[in-house]
Amino acid sequence: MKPSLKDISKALGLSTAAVSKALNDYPDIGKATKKRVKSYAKKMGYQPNAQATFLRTQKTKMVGVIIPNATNPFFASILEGIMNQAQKKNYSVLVGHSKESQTLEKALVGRFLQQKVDGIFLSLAQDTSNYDHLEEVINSKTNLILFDKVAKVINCSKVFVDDKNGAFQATTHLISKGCTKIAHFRGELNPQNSIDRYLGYRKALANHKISYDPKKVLISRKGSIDEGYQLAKKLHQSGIEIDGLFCVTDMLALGAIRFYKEQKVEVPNAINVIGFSNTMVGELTYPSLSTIDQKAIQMGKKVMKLFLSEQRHEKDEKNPEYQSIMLKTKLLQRESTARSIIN
Amino acid sequence: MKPSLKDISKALGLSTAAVSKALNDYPDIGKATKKRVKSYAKKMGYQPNAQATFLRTQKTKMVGVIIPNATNPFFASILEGIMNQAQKKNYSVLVGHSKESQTLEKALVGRFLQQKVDGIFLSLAQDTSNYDHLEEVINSKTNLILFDKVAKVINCSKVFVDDKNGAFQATTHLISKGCTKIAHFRGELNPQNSIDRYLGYRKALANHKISYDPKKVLISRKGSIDEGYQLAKKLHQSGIEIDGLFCVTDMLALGAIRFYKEQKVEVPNAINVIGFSNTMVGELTYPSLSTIDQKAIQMGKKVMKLFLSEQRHEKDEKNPEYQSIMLKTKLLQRESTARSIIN
DNA sequence: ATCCATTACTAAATCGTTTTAGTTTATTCT
DNA sequence: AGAATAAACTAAAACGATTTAGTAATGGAT
Repeated sequence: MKPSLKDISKALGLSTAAVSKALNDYPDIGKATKKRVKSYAKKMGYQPNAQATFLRTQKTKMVGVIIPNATNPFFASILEGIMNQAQKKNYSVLVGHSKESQTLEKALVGRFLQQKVDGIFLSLAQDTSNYDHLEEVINSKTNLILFDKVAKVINCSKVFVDDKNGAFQATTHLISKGCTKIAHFRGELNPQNSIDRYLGYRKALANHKISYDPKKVLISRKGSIDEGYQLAKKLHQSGIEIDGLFCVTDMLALGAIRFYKEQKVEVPNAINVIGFSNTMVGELTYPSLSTIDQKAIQMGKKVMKLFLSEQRHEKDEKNPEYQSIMLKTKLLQRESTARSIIN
Repeated sequence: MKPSLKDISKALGLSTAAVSKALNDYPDIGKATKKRVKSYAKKMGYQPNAQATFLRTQKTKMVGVIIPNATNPFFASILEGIMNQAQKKNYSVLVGHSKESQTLEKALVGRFLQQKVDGIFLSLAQDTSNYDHLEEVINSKTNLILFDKVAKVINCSKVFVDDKNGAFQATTHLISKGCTKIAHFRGELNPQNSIDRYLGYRKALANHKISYDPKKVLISRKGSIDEGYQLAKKLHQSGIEIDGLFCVTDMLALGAIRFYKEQKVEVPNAINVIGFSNTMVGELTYPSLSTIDQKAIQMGKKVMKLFLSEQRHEKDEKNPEYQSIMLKTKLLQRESTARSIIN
């Protein structure tokens, strides 16, 4: 079995205090003793018991991440970004998925608080309409950072993407390809993201004096491929003509493209289609999918770095300042918007 | 701030022992007292401090999962399976990614042991050739379960897929479509999986009296889309004719298909292509990709269930029996092998 | 020789639980 | 009545670290 502090102290004829101090480089331990302790500890493979350490220091060196869905490549990438940084700084990462359910999200927050994580990073579930659990995190002095799906009313740090501008880029791109009859598959009202993307869409239309037609805007609830297919079908059958389509997620766009492929409606020749997220999948399809890159890995990295910097400044400031980091999106043109309609 | 046991005991005029016992339903506490304690604890939102609890019980109710790559949809799905079960049973899940590096894998194992997780679930990195860290896990009496990329020499429970039979299914499927010149993009020697898949490929050929041609077998190191593209190119340029291709991963298959699309070699009409894994991406491509389903979510579920059952039996048995669970694969036919070559 | 620093430690409390071994009080049995 | 038993608690140790306060030994200044 691995030795404890007590084992080492007994073996070396020292007090546990001396051993602990030696390992942590306290100034009141002699150089020779330090060397002796450290080398012995190393030889025996001593590792401080993290739980015991916590009880005194109140730092677990753990963070909890709650994402709506682990299999969504966008969140998987964020997770990767977070873990990259965490592993470098010797933090452990607890992960939970809310499955877009408020109940599960709250349960996870509760568990993480009980585990006494140093920080909670959370992307809200679709379902979440009540924020008591977030307030609880803040009250417990645990560092809370919201990412991607954030609630503006909560007083904590946030990292998210400039959804409105991203949607503006996407729509403007379609317009630059000659599209004038541009449909939009939008998300529900709840997460701020889909509202902002919708606003970006409208702003782009307005900027180019294209009149807004509510009949061309359909609402998606799940953002799945299947739903994209169904919405495209519905739009098609309603007889409304379009030459461009901006979808609030890549999955919707891929579903729509599948429908058009079946109907022999050529993408991009007849309809230019663009998604949002850059989910790594759009690159592989045919036609490959133009999209707005949300830079997921970078987002995860930012979240963790923000956390680390707040940990550092914690002691200095009594009244912490919360940061909101808005990441720039980037247009990725691929085949689904490759050809201009004009020529 | 949340109350501790001591706070409650003071408020109710009891000892901390009595409060602890009341909450844990010890028989030597009166019914009335239990009720009083429980309702007060609930009212105050008492949550036992997990770290303190650990110190006595030696159970953290945490498991550590180490995967080679978080963004790989296959591992993301396994993670989902694990988390589904874990959240139900009130376990927390620590996640780390080794990025296919032995060094990182070892570091993660070390951290998880230090955090005193109750179990470690690990899928080996490509890179890993030395198993000292696994022995260390076993020595520390931490429950170790290897999944997917397992090392047969290690004496612990394992969950993996019947790779050989899966490859056999895939190759036989190609043969049933009339293919006789079947290439194989295989993996490296290290992880057992690619060897087994290679053996399944050979077995299927042998079963149908198709002679094995080493020139038709290329080795991949990363299993990426890009590499699939390059390998297909190499094979094509070498002038070796084929009418079927079985790739050790979906990504390789997608890369190959991309190359053939560029060359106007029709898939499946000229070449039938099949992958391995069912990574959720193959469904979206054009042509959609036939593959062998590894049932990733189910695999994660099995891992967690296996762990839970071993936890239960822990006390009973002195010499634990290790289980090896081999999951059946399933052939998923999609468009990339849709048409028979014969007609 | 005495006093004061300085150095290098040790003792003991503490974090928040759980659990073993009592202890007190009431109840039952003979 | 007195002993034995049961019920309902409490006291205190323990888990494994960290940290505050204190102490012994040494050296230098006066």
